[in-house]
Amino acid sequence: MGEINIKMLALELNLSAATVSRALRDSYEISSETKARVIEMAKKLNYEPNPFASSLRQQKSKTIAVIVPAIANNFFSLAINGIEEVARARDYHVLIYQTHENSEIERSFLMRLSSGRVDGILISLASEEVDKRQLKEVSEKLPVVFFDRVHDDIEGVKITTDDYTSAYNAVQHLIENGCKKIGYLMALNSLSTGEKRLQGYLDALKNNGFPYQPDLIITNSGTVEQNYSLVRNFIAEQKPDGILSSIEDLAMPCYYACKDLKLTIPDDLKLISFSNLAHAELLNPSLTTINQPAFEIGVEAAGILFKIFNNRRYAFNETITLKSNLIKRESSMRAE
Amino acid sequence: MGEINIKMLALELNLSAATVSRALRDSYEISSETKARVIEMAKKLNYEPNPFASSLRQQKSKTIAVIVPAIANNFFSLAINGIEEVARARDYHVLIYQTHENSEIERSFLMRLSSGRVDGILISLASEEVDKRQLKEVSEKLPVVFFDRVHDDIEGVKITTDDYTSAYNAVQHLIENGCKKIGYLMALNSLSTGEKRLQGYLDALKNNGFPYQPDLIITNSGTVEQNYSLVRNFIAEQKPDGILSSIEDLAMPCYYACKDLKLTIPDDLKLISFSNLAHAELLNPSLTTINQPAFEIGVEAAGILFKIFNNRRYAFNETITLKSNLIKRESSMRAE
DNA sequence: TTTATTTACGTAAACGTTTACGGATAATCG
DNA sequence: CGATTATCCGTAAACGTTTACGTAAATAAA
Repeated sequence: MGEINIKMLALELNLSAATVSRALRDSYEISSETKARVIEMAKKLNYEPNPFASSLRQQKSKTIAVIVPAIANNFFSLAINGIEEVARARDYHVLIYQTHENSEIERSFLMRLSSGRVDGILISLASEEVDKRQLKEVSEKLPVVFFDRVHDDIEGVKITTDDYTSAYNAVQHLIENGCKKIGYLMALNSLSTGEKRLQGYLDALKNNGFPYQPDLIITNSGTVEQNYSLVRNFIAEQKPDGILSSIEDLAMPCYYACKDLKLTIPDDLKLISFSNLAHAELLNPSLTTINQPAFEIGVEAAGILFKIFNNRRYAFNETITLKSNLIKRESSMRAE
Repeated sequence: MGEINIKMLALELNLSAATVSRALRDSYEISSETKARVIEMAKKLNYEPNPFASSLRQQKSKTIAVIVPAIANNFFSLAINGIEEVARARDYHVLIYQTHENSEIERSFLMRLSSGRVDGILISLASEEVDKRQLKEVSEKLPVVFFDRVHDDIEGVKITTDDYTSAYNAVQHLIENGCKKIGYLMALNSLSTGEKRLQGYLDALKNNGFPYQPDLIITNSGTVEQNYSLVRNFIAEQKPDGILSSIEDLAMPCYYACKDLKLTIPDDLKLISFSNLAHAELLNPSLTTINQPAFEIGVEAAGILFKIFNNRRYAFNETITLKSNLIKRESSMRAE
């Protein structure tokens, strides 16, 4: 197609391509009259600069990548929302990749991105064992910011929430509401994020004089169906009177399982979950959640990335921790 | 940085850049021994081709854009999920943009994308009046596929659901369950999608001998708070005994409003909503939904786009309609 | 054996920008 | 008035690929 480019503009204006380019980039070397002429003509001819030529020459893309385990997830979609807003404000483009918790897919994305297609990467790690070498290699080439799903062993800037404290407080809350046998639905166990949540659970129990019972901890396993039977069996066999779930996808099955087992929440079983469900309030019963500031995490992560772009400092280790919110609702309430 | 490129590979292998390029693209002009040598060296040196140089030369980007009103939305995040999976299978990249239902933002995205940054666009229109001229201009330059939020006046390939029938059947269901005064919570009214849902509602009423009562139809208005008071006032004043909501964001307020007004769903008010809530089952009461095949819509839309890429036919008008599912739950059930 | 064809590669141009370098003119200064 | 400086613009190279065109050698056809 007869796409209009700088040379045509130059021809039309009796100027050199260099001058046109400089005028469009508002260079000080160009007189204001010429700038006006160029801009007018560019608008008239509907000129749109070729981003590839520009990226090739300048070695930057005005694009960032976001790698997440899944998009269709309340937490991640909110985080992406935040990221996109920040990016848009700076006229950056946002590429999206989902790993489906698979580190092999994750690795391949990272490899593909190391070509310079993006100026930086925002990543929330897959729960499978991560390829640290690959990650290190990429982060030497371009700035990488981790959010939520992080790994302490990997150097870099990280945006997280106070996972340990949140889990601790949630368990404390369950205990205060009378729970004697508190189960933990574990996930993300290969990540620091998961470790901290677990540790918060363990420490809260310990500090309240509860014994350590490994049987009260189960780990998620893939599919929705597997998770359901896992949770159902756990509740049926262990008969916990309180549960802290480290992810939403393990808490929802509790509702279904309790229905099936004719148990009522919170009377028979009190439930708290890390969750960004928009309408936890409307569940039956309403769900007590540890609500992560997902949108803000996205905003913060993207903000940091842009700061790095400006400062060119990207070989450092820093963790920014935002606070989650324990929102107490019916599912964890003591019977009156 | 000393990024490795084709010239370096060529130097290292005592070949020309052309040969290396051709070898990497598996050209028939290159002997298999040479190909092997090149591939080995490329792997050894961790060569990653520069996507901008390639895009510049080939005039294509291996990237598609997805424009949606919002990402943090059950329907759209599922659709994007489907799109991303299809794109990944073909080694394509996915750019994400959200319009926040603002047609000015939408317009500016379309403009930015007409530079050739992407090979095609998947778009779900903002509910504000769309800029048809801009859209037409873009779709003359590159293939555009519309999904869900479409406009019949705009030519192009469209993936939608059976909005009319779905709305019609939902109202029919409400009537069968005893509703006498059925309200409609309208949205997307500037789009065909919205018109069809409305028409389904209207026709179902008419065919059942119900009078046309404009007071029973209200239109959404921006913020969550505004929507809440709108819905609350509507229920308080009109006292409908049934409601069909054209979007999830207008149905949730019904729950809160009924709580506040001491009305019970479904006894005082039966409710059905277009919705892709993952756990409508767990609401109190569980919500009867018109569930759109969001993931499949994404897959279908992306699939069509790739077909267009291959056939180069992209000046036609075609609509593909997938079926939604009316999932009957407590919120619309007749009292026993 | 001569000619035609195939095979395997190299040369150089092209994609559309940006920018280092240079230069002409006009304004300023000593 | 000559020298310096500021202003404004052009020339050409560069970014890293891909590909049209050309060609030498090897093979096949005549």
